[in-house]
Amino acid sequence: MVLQKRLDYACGGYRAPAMPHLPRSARGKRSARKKVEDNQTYAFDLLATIAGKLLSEIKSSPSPCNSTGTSNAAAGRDAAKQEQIDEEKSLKCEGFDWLSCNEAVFSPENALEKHITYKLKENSNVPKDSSSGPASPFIKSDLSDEDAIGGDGSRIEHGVGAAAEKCIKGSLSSSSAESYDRKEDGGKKLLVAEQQVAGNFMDRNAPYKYSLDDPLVMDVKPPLVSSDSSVEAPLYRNNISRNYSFPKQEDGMDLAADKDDDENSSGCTHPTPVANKTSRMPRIGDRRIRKLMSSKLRKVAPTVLQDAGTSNYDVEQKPALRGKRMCYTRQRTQRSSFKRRKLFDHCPVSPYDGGIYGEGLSKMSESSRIKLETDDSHATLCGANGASSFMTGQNCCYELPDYHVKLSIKSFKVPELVIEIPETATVGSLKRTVLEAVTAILGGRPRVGVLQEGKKVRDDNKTLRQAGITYGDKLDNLSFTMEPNPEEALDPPPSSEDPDFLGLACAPEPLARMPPIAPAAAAVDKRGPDSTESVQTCPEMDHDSFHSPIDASSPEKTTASALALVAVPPMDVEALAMVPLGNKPKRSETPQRRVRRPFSVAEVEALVQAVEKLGTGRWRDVKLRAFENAKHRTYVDLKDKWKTLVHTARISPQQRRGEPVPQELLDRVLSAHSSWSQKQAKLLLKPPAPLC
DNA sequence: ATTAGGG
DNA sequence: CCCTAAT
Repeated sequence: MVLQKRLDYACGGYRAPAMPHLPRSARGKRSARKKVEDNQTYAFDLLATIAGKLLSEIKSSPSPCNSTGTSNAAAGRDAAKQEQIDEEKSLKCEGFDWLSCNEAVFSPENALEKHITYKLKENSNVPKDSSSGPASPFIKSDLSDEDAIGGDGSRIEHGVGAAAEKCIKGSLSSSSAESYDRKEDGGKKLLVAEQQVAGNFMDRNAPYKYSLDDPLVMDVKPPLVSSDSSVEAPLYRNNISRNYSFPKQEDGMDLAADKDDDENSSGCTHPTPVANKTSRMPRIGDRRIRKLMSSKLRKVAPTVLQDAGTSNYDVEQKPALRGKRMCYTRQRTQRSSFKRRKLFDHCPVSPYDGGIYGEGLSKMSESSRIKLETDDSHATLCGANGASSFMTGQNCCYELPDYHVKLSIKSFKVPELVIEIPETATVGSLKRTVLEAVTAILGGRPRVGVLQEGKKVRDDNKTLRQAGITYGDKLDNLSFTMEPNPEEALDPPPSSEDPDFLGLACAPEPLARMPPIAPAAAAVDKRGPDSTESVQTCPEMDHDSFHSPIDASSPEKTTASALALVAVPPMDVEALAMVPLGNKPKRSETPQRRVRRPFSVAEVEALVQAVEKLGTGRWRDVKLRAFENAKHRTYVDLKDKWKTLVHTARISPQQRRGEPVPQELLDRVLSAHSSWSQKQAKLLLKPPAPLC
């Protein structure tokens, strides 16, 4: 093929003009087969899913598994590998966990942690104004990397504490790492090392953490692209303020090509359109599940965005793209996530009633920084290793007696969420924007952290009693945090980066950024032991204007909301589907979906021009011609886009969605389409003459 | 790697 | 956009 094409070019030095390509032999369609498969597999999938879910819940408690392979952490440069390893371990340990879990009391943290899934999504989509500009709202997050910096500051101290802690853990047993994700930054791990043990030193750490962050943050420069940095500092650093200088483009086509990728320039990221199609899960076939799974797998971590100038993030990075994709997917699946969350939340608690329901409650503390979090978890893991057996023992149910600690969480707060939205934006878009921002923060499955007097309690295996959270005890100082899961931190930044290609359409579109501080703090109000336990999640978290069926927001009904959370009937297939993912995360297996990057008008223009010249059926050439520099537009994409353009041109304007494409372009699309169709038809009838 | 189509 | 079959 290549040769052929080359020849074309060679001829006379000009490109073979519109030589229609003969259609290849008719290709069979195999849709039928798929459907059948779906049907067959459906039941199976469901079962598997359910089973997976059960396992996954348990699995979430990371602890035991890691006992062995601690060492690699340091070595593992690439997060991906690490993750896989971890996962594998987790799987292996599943059985174990399961057992231990049953016996162990479920601490509220665990339950929450496991069940809440969040996704990060970077772009907020808002319905953009068709006309343009700055209308689209965006979320700007400035998260500074508090953590990163903060970590350093606190590091030393923690180092000591960590060591001590490890010892303790080792001997006492217990610590379960909350996160199984191991990352390499040794230093950080240490520092963060958990304080959890209920140890006293923890105290010191906590304060530092928080205090340090702010100041430090400012100073510290986001390392940007390095993988490490991304891990460590999950904060989003999108630079919104990028220069939007676009190279001028000679013709539409060129335009399309240029900017894009290389420059990451761009600010032009277009906001991802909000997926309105929430309802889009009509069928639950295997495919659906697959998608879910994949989405589940995706981690979205807040990542550092590269500066426009600095890195070519966009250019060509497959991985990067994937990350973005992931984000997108999440978006789509998010809504269902909520349901899932609720569902899950519920399960752990009620089923294992032996466990605790709640505990006492109290205040909220600051959220820890993402980075720290990550590190901590890391450290924890390491420390935890070896002690696993113990842990189990400790956790035994009997430890928790009759006293139940009850607590109610009034709300979870999401710190530092900066949202900028045009005055002209609709309330609906505002809601969405907020939702998205929150979602982004919560991106994956957030972990719930328990803090006592500002100190994190890391050991999940400890009983409340052991941790000092006892009936009527000092619950006042107990607080919960919602933090991003470390796992997710590894992933590439959601979206902002992508420089979309032409700036034409996107000019001023703001990027959405997530606040650097991912973790949200939860405020708990204390109640007497008698008070009903209720967990209220903030409206933001729980429901966005769109989907959440349940009204968690109403303040007054604490109980009700709690019920609501639990009450969600386990019918959501997606929820089920997601579980398996957690269990067996075969991330490697299912690549994430690419981030959605709607074609801008400029791109469409370029495409139309190219197709007018080259005709349909020569997508590779079209790509080369008009989108050569747009790494994210493959010929398949172009072909697909053309397909949709043709469709769009045929439907009524009212039915069209997304950024409106000028009618003129659509007309050209139709004309080119019909024209080339005819040519092809003719060619079919009589073989084309030799090109040269 | 490309093209064509269905999903 | 993804996935696949057929090239």
